[in-house]
Amino acid sequence: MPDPIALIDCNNFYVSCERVFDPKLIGVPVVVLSNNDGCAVARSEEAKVLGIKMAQPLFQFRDKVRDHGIRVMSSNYTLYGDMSRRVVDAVGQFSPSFEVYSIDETFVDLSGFGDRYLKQASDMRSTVRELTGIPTCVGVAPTKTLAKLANYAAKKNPIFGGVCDFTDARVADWCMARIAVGEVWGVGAATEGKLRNIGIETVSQLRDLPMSLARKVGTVVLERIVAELQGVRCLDIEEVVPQRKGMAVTRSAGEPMRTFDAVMQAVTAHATQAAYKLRQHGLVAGQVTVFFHTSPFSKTAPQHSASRTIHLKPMTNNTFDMIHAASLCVQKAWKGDRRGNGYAYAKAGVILDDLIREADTPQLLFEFERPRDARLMTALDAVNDRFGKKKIVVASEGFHRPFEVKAEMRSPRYTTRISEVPVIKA
DNA sequence: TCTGGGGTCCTAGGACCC
DNA sequence: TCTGGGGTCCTAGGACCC
Repeated sequence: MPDPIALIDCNNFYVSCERVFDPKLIGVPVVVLSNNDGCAVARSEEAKVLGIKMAQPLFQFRDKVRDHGIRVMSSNYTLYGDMSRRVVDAVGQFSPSFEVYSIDETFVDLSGFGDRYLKQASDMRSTVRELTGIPTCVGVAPTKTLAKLANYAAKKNPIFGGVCDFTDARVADWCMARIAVGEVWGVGAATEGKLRNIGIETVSQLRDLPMSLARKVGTVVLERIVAELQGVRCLDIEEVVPQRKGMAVTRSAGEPMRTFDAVMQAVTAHATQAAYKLRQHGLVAGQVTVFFHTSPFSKTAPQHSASRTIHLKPMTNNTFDMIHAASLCVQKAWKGDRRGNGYAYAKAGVILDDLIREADTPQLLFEFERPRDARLMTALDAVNDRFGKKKIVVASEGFHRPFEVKAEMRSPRYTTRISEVPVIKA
């Protein structure tokens, strides 16, 4: 038997976080919205039963909210991030080797536990529940791709009691014959369509697909998926968090941006936020891309999408440098009359690439030190951290901010803001 | 008339993930 | 009227070099 891998995945994570601090949310339908209160990004089981889909826009299920008393909440990433850390701390007690794959999923290496690995997996699940209040499911299998699938089975089928073991071939075969191919990790809508065209409907069929055919339908990625489904390990548990390669700040605007100035204002705000994020991570960027586009959902409005990339020399995390570079991008990318070119832009963003640690910033031959800028950035961050974001902004960002994030139904930051910690009266 | 070939690097775009 | 945001990886094709 190959060394078992577990995937522990939190159930309806954001909803579960909210329920830990507000028990009135238990047993009723709950939906957590994306940034800007646009779409559903987490749903309780009760909300799923009512037919609310992942990423479904709020305006499409307003009637259900009214008719069924669905509790709708803005997302509270500060809370979820902190709860995630607590879950990982609990998981870490069960194996020295694990990989935090996303905010609500962790792969755990269960080799070295002999035949006690299943006990280990179910103890891990109950301990997370006990220490954090978060319910989870666990999938155990010889490869990551199979562990994801076992986890899916554990979530969908109550007979597994929250832990599904694919190291038992009978269980694995039974499930794989019944799970649709599109549920496999790495098989999205495009690949699913191609697979269905050649008659592949279930996971078992994909597992038994000849490698040459897998390569023809997809790429090396699909070959790797097929191998992993056969129990051949291609993906390792990566304990070290790799240096991130890019970073982005992008937003849909609250109201359409029709003029050059409106787009510039949003991009300035995003560039400011992006530079701040870089400094928080101790990084500098070598490249910045600015994009803005109209709403792809509008059937009638004329569509336009623009983007420009420029290199940052020297590499930087300075707010003023970033705004300057981003402005140049907007100027180059803007088409037509600046007072309005007939397009209603719905979204804009700033994407940073070529990230390296600030300490490793290469020195340019003729670069001169700018210590005052560095001190100014430190002071700017200190003021905004202490008194709240956007207390000091660069003037071009403006005061009327249609691109501002909406979060009208956000819960308190129970665990990270002293002023929002729950008070117990006894 | 016949008009190289092989290598690297970079970028844009697609696909996928949570 | 209102439709998320932030990531990664792979491939194809162009530019460039010798």
